[in-house]
Amino acid sequence: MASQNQKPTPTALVKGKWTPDEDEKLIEAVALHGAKNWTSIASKAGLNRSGKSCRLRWVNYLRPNIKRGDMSEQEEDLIIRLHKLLGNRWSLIAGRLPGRTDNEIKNYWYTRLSKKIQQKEKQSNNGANSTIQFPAVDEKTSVADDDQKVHVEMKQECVSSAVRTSAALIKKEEVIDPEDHSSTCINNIDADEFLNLLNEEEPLSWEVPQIS
DNA sequence: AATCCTTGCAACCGCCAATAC
DNA sequence: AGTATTGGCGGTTGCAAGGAT
Repeated sequence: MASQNQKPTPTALVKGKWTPDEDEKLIEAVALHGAKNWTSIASKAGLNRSGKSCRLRWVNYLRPNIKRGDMSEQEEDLIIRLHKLLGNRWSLIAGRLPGRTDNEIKNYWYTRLSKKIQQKEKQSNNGANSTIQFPAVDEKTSVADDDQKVHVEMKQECVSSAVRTSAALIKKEEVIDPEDHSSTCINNIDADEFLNLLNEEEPLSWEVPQIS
């Protein structure tokens, strides 16, 4: 804990929970110098923390417009769909959920959604043995007929309106938010390939949140 | 009331890519 | 061109709080 490290040597950086005092210093420093060059911010703020630690604290907790608290059904639905399509690319998923951080979504996934989905799968497996097992996103799909069928089903399942919106935005490069640190991840997506998945239509059941 | 167990979340670690020198 | 530093990401851990026994 930070409070237990009374006199850290210059090389021994403070770790653990942030104190309100540290938060205040960091907020001031970012207001003064901007949210970049974290190593220098750490020293300018008089924080004996690593730049990495400062950045993490800012991005996940102190940054303005962070939405905290329960996820809405829409957010949950979007996370599930995007995860199905993108896998564990949390920062990219977070980029589609304004105000949510990759860390929060990752935690939410492992602590709640993965369990929920497992339960659902169990239930549907008990009900009928026709349940389709979706391969992981980066898994190589077999050319066998059965696998082809599965792939088609996977595409149908994956292609939600929200995903279409994301793909279109990525394609148009409108999705990049200057405050959104995850936006660099967009480069990792093959937008054409992404859009190629979008053959099947699925009606909108809710309004896609706008990226400001 | 005390102890154990589970859950949720904040923060760290290690790796890799981008950038600076 | 090569090396060092920084930033960003996903995976993992540690701990506090609440619930169960």
